[in-house]
Amino acid sequence: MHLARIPSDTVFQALADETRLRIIHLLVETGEESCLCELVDSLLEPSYKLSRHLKILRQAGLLTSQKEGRWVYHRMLEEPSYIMRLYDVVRALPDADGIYAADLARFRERLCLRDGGRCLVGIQSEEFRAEAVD
Amino acid sequence: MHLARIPSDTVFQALADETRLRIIHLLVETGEESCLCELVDSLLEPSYKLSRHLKILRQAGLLTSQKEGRWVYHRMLEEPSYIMRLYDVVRALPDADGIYAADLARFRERLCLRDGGRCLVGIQSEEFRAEAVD
DNA sequence: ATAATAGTTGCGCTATAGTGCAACTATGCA
DNA sequence: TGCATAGTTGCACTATAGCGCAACTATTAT
Repeated sequence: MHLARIPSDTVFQALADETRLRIIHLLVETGEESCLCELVDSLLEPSYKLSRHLKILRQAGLLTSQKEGRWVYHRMLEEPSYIMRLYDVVRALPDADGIYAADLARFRERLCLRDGGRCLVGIQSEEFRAEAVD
Repeated sequence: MHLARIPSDTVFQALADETRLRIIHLLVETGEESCLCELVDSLLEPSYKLSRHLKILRQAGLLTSQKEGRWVYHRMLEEPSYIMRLYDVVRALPDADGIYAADLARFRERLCLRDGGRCLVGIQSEEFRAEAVD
């Protein structure tokens, strides 16, 4: 992995959004990796929205993404050290509205649908499924 | 001090700007407090610009300001804990361009002009002095 | 091949952030 | 009382960020 030259404020900019904080919080709190459809079912936000936010986080050096067939798995990094410290901050963030907790509960539930540790099912939440037959 | 209810992303938003990072870096690295004119001479940015950035940092709960006569002193906080961790992140930030180091050097120089630990002289940098007689 | 689906992205829209200028307030000193 | 100065802020301008929609790519299954 080559450490791109990223301006310091870019990293904070990447965390300066509630949706992106929810994503990072989920991955950092569980240490898990997650594909997009699992995130859609956990955060209850449309895939195009999360996809763009994931790109921003990736470009800021806050997570890494790996393609596996149709799925793309996103997970936290292990370097550099100040990114680890940032993860600590995110973990220590207050959760007055219980949003992080709710995301986490849905995520854990959603992980049960995995088979052999891999996601196999696509978006489950009714309102975010792509035009499925009712 | 009452801990206002500040959305998590506001804190990161406040650090998502290079000028504000320079301010925080200076205060956190030295543990010093600083008035506006000292910051102007250290960062070489106009006072109206820094004043506004300081307000944003204050409102985000990243520093506190205290008026003393004509001067207003700004300094880091000691709570809550995740703000301390954020200070740690800022301290650990890479300084590839040497901007933080240059700010710090000018700041330390500028501190020599204090008398009894207090600033008494106003803006020294030529280009940022308010319409002084040439 | 072709359909289904996991994920991405261009476009247009709106909201907000950062800036310089200039006017403003507030404090101390002659 | 009036001036100098530390600091703040309203205004207009520009740039950028986030959004929904819809079209797109890529991969798997039939």
